Amino acid sequence: MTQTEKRSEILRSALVLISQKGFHGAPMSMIADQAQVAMGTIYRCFESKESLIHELHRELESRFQTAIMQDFPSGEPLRERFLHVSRVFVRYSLASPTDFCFLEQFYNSPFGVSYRRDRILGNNDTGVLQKLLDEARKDGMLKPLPHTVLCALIFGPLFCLVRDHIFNFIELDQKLVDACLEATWDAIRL
Amino acid sequence: MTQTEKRSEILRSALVLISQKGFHGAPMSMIADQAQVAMGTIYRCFESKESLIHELHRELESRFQTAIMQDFPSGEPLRERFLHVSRVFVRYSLASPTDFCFLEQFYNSPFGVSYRRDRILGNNDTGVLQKLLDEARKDGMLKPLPHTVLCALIFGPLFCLVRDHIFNFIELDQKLVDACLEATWDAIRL
Amino acid sequence: MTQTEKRSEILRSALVLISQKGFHGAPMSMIADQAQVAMGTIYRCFESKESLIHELHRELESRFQTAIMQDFPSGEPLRERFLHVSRVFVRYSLASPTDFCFLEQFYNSPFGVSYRRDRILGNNDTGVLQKLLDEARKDGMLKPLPHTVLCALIFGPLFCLVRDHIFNFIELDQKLVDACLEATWDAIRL
Amino acid sequence: MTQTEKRSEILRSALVLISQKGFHGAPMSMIADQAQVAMGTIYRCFESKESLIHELHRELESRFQTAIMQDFPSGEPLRERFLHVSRVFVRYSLASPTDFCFLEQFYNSPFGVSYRRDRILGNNDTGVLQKLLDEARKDGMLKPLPHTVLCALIFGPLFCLVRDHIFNFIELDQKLVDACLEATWDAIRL
DNA sequence: TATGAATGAGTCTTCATTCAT
DNA sequence: AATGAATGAAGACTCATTCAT
Repeated sequence: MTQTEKRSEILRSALVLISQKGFHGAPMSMIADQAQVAMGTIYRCFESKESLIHELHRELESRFQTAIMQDFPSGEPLRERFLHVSRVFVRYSLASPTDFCFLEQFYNSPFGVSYRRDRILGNNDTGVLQKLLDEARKDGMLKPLPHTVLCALIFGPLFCLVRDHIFNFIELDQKLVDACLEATWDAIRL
Repeated sequence: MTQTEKRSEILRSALVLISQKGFHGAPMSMIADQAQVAMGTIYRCFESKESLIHELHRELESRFQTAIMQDFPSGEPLRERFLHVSRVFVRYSLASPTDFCFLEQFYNSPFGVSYRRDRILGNNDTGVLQKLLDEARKDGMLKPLPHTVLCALIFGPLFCLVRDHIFNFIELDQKLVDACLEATWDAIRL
Repeated sequence: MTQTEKRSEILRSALVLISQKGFHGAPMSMIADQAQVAMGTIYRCFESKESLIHELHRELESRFQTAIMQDFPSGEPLRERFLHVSRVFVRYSLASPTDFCFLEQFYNSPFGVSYRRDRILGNNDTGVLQKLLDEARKDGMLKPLPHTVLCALIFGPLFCLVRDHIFNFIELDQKLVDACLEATWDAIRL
Repeated sequence: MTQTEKRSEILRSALVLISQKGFHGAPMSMIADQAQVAMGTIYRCFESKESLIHELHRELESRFQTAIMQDFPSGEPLRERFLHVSRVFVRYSLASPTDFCFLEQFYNSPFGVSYRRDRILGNNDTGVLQKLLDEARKDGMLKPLPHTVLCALIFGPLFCLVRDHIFNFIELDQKLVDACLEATWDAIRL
C-alpha cells in the first residue's frame, strides 16, 4: 500500500467510524485497526485527531463542491439553478450517507461552530450559493431576508429529511424529494 | 434539601453544564459539584449518566409541551394554531437557550437517534402537532406530504435559525422571526 | 489508610523510584504500584507528575532546612557556624541517600534550573547560609567572591563526595568528612 | 558524504540536541533530521541510542584529554601543572558549552554512574591527573586525601561555576576564574 | 548500502462508577 | 441516606527500533 493509499484508508476508516459512532466513540486505535495500520502510522499523516477530523471535513466539502459544479446549469433560469444545488445536495447525501452523517457530526460540534463562525463572520461570499442568492435577491425573486436565513430555510429541512431517510424514518423517493425541493422554494420565493 | 430538591438541582446542573460543554465536557463530578451534592448522590437518583441524560430530555420535552398548550388558541383558524406552535417553539428556545442547546446536543447524538426511532416507528400520533397536521391535511390546506416531512419543513429551518441566533451569527428580532414563520408556512401550505 | 497517609506514601514511593531511576524511569503507574494505590488516586493528591515532583522537592528542602536549624550554634564563632551547615548537609545526605539522589536529579533537570533561576535572580537572600556569607565577608574572613561562587566552592565538592560515597566509590568516615570540610573552608577563607 | 563523515555528523547532531534538550528531549528522528541522514543510517553506525550516547561521551573525553595535553607545561613546578589542568578544563568548558552540557547530562544519568563505576573501581590510574596527584602527594604538597576526594575538591566547584555561568547565574571573567582556581588549590594544598 | 515508513509498547491523564464509612 | 475517596479501564500521543524497497 502506498503512502497515499494508506492516508486515504485512514481517512475512510475515520469517516466510517465517526459517522457511525461520533467523535468520542471512535478512538484512534479503532480507526487504526479499521484502516489496517498501526496507531503510530496515523500520526505520520495527521498532526492529531483534531487535524484528522478537520482534514476529513475539508475533503468532504470539496467533494461536495465538485458534485455541485458538475452539470451546473449555468444558462438556465435562476429557479432551475437553485433547485440544482438543492437537488445535488440531497442526491449526494442519499448516495453517500456516511459522508452526510460525518458532516452532521462535524457541524454539531465545537469544530463546526468555529468553522461556521470563521466562514460567516469572514463574509466569505465566494460560494456558488452565495452568488446565486445575491443575484436572485437583486432580481426581486426572493424574500428580502439575510443569506443566513435563506440558507436555513433551504437546508434546514433538507438536513432533517436526509437524516430521517438514512435512519429509515421515511423513504425518500424521487417524487417526494421533488415535492420537498418545491416546498423549500416556496419558502424563500416571493 | 429534600430528595426531590436534590434531584432537581442535579438535573439543573447537568442541563447547564451539558448545554455549555457537551456530554463529554461535563463529567459527573462537575455536575455533582455544581449541584452541591456528592457524586454518590447522583447515583441514588439516576442509574447512570446515560439515564440522567434521558431523564433530562424527558423533562425538557414535557416543559416544552406545557409551554405549547398554554394559551393554545383552540378556537382560532388552523393557520393561527400552526403559527402558534412555531412561535412558541422559537420564543421558548430564545428565552431558554440552555434548554435549546441541550436538546440540540441530545438530538445529534446516539441518544437522540434511538429516541426518535422509538417515537416515530411507534406511530405515536398523540401530540398536538400530530393532530393539527392530520386535521389540516384533511381540510386540504397543506401539501399532501407525510407528517415527518411537514415537520422537517417547519422545524428544520427554525432549529437552524435559533442556533445561529444563539451563536451570534444572526440577530433574530420580532420582525425577522415573523417573516421566518410565514416562510415556513409558505413551505407547507397548498 | 488516611488521605494524609496515602499522600505521604505516594510521595515516598515517588522519592524512592525517582532517586533510583530518574524522572523518566519512574512512570506514574510504577509509583502507584509501589504506593499500593490506584493510578487515579495520585491525581487526587497532585495535579500532574510535574507538580508531584515539585511538591517532593519542596518537602525535601524543608526537611533539610529543619535539620540545619536544629542545634544551630548561634553563639559560636563564624567558622563553627559555617562548618555546622556543611556538616549537617553531609550528615543528612549520608543518612538519607535517597533524598540526596532525588535532589541531584532535580537540580540537574529543567525543573532545577528554573528553580535556581527564580531563586538566584530573585535575590532571595533569606537563607541562613546567605546571612552567614554576608556577615563573614563583612568581617573580612572570606575571599571577596560572589555568593554564588562561594557556594560552588563549598557545595560543589560536597555533592561530589556524597555521591561517590553513595555509589561506593569511596567510604566517607567521620575523619574523612572532617578533613573535607576543613578543605572547603580553606578554599573560601582568606 | 562518506561513511565516516556521516558518523561524525550524527555524533555532532546528537551532541547539540542532547546538550540542549536532554536525552529524552532528543529523539532519534530529530538527530537524524539534524544530521541530514536517514534514521536507519544511525543504526548502521551505532547499535542503539544508548551506544550512540556512550560513543559520544568517549569522543568528548578524548577531545578533552587532547586539550589538556596540548601546551602541557611538563617542565614547570607541580603547582603550575595543576593549575594548567584546571584552567584548561574551565577554558574548554566555556569555549564549548555544548560539550560541557552534554557531559553534565551524561554524568548525572545512569550512564554516567556506571561509567564512573567501571573507571574508578578499575583503578584506572592512567590519566595525567592521576599521575600528577600521585607525584604531588609524594612530595608532601597536598593534603593526604584519596584521589577521588582531591578530584571532588577541584572539579566539584568548577563544574558548578561553569554551569552557573552558562545559565547566566554568574559572569565568569578571567579574573574571577583565576580566583576560583586559586581557591581550589587552597582547598587541596598543604 | 541507505532510506524512512511502519510498528506498537509505553506514557500521562481522565472519568464513570463503586463502596466503605 | 449521603458522602467522596478510590478505582482502573480507556484514550491520545511518542519514539526507539525494524525492515521492505
